[in-house]
Amino acid sequence: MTRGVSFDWRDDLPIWKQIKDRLQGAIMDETYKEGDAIPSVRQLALDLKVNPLTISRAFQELVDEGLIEKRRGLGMFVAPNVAQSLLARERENFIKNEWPEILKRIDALGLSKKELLNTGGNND
Amino acid sequence: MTRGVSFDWRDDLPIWKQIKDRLQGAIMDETYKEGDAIPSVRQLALDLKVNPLTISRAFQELVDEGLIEKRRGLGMFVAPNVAQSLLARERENFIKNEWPEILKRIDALGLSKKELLNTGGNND
Amino acid sequence: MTRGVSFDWRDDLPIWKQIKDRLQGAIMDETYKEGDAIPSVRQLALDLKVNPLTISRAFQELVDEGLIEKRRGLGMFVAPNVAQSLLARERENFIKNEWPEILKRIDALGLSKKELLNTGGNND
Amino acid sequence: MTRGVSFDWRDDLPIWKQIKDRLQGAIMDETYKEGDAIPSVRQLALDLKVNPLTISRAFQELVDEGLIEKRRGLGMFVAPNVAQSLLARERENFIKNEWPEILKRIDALGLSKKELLNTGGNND
DNA sequence: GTGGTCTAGACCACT
DNA sequence: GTGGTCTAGACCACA
Repeated sequence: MTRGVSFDWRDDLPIWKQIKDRLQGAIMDETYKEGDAIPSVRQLALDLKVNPLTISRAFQELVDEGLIEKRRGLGMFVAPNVAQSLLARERENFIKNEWPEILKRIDALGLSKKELLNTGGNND
Repeated sequence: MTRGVSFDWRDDLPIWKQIKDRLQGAIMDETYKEGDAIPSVRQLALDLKVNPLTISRAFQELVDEGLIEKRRGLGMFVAPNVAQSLLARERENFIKNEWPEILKRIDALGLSKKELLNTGGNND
Repeated sequence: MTRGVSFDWRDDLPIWKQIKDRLQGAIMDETYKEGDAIPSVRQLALDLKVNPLTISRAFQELVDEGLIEKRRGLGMFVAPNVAQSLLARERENFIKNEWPEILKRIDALGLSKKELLNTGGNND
Repeated sequence: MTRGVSFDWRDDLPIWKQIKDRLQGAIMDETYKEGDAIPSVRQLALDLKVNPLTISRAFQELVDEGLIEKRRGLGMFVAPNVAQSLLARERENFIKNEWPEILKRIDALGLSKKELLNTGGNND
């Protein structure tokens, strides 16, 4: 590996979406806390070796969803009271929408969800 | 009914892929058994209110994967010995690729595997 | 006037916003009716002498607001049941948000709203 | 209070413009009378939690329009004979430019002027 | 320094 | 044909 940053874009998802997801994750796990500044468009563009417009698009989505705020001339900041509500929202979405689909798939494959859940991690 | 549009295509997946998945599912659960004829391109196109080319694309993929066979002048037929091997292949793929991703997501959301186990159906 | 189309962009609003507003207006007054196709990105770009991306941006916003729908490979279409609800939404917004501001301004200027309203049109 | 941010800046207008409008209003309604001193750049910057340069920009505009005067070493003062002429100018501008737009909008929304008359305050 | 807008041109997948 | 994505580069207002 010669270059230390920015490889690994999946090609089934637009890059801007992947960046958005990554930032959203960083907000959820509080890598960026409420009120923190998000790296600038240009900085991220350099780091990720991506066109600034692509970063901009990701930011725009996050603003539309209320996760970050623009302070004019200063940059983007994590909005207040986001981490918790975001986590809650994602959890609900997972349980209501994604999990049933996964269960369907497990059933169709004739697999046992018990066994599957006992594999891998050991949280609870 | 004024609108002669489709029903419920997801817009994050190409329609041909969704059709392919649907057909593949029908073969796996033996709605179409080995040797059975698959509805014609034209018929499916009418039923699903989709461009025939789109159906063709789905068929082509299934042929390439050896799930169905073209018999000239007769149409498409489910290939022999497919259901089982297909199931095995899908299972392996699921366990190796999809399941780890799902586990990651569950952990990131801080969800309890136990609770998830008690949700949805009551298979094992 | 040598060129027959596309002049008059206001410079206090992004072009994409002006295009969005224009299209929204055309949907509200049913120039484009439910289910109608919207001119293509490229066509509009030519007509308005604007970059296709700029049109795209306007379309994206309209999709996000549910005013138009994308049919893959076919183009953009006016969503069902939009004209009425859109008008209602706009009316409510005007009365609740814009009108009070206008009244405030009229008061501050010491003008009479009665007289103002009797000027100009004669609907009711 | 952890957040040392601003209050309620609209984000469709530059902050300096909003400050200018606010000061202009205060002069028009004689909160600041002719010859009165305007709070200093630094003071306003502190009060409004805004960069001093932003205040300066607002002041500059007001000076350019002759509403306030700089007295070297003393600060900014409301210019003489301003309140009335300012009001007159604003009125004219409103009737000639803004009001026709508002009427257009009311018509487009199909709203009844009579109803609007009966909304809000009860001046004439 | 910040983000926003626009352009011209390329490439892609879908129908 | 359709829209979507990405790039490189320019210009702008704001703070």
